[in-house]
Amino acid sequence: MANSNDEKIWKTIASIPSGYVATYGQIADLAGMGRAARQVGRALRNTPKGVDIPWHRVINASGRISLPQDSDAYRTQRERLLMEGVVFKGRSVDLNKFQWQPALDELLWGLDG
DNA sequence: CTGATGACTATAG
DNA sequence: CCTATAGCCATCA
Repeated sequence: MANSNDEKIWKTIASIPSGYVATYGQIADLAGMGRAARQVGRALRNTPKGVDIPWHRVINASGRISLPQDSDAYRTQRERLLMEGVVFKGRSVDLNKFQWQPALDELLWGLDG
């Protein structure tokens, strides 16, 4: 059984487009939880097997994966992002280029390409 | 209610 | 680049 806040977080994460990433704080804000960035990470640990979300598109404000670098989860997250076209500069992603900007989606709706 | 915890964040050195 | 510190807030004992 999941909390209401967890479901909000999952839904927000599910709306991250492929090829982009979002920070924990960003997800918390979009989910209506203000600065509860830590709860985003907690919600991901809380994610049951039945819930299928692109958890790998969530990274920290430094543009780095917030997992132990020697863990399988870290390698899985990095590989999936690479497959989606996200470029790693060392251990970090250029948020300036790859951070998801919801407002940008609206601008693209009416555009040609 | 209090205190501890943590897939976080910002700032300082 | 790194570590250290303080602030943050939902959740749990």
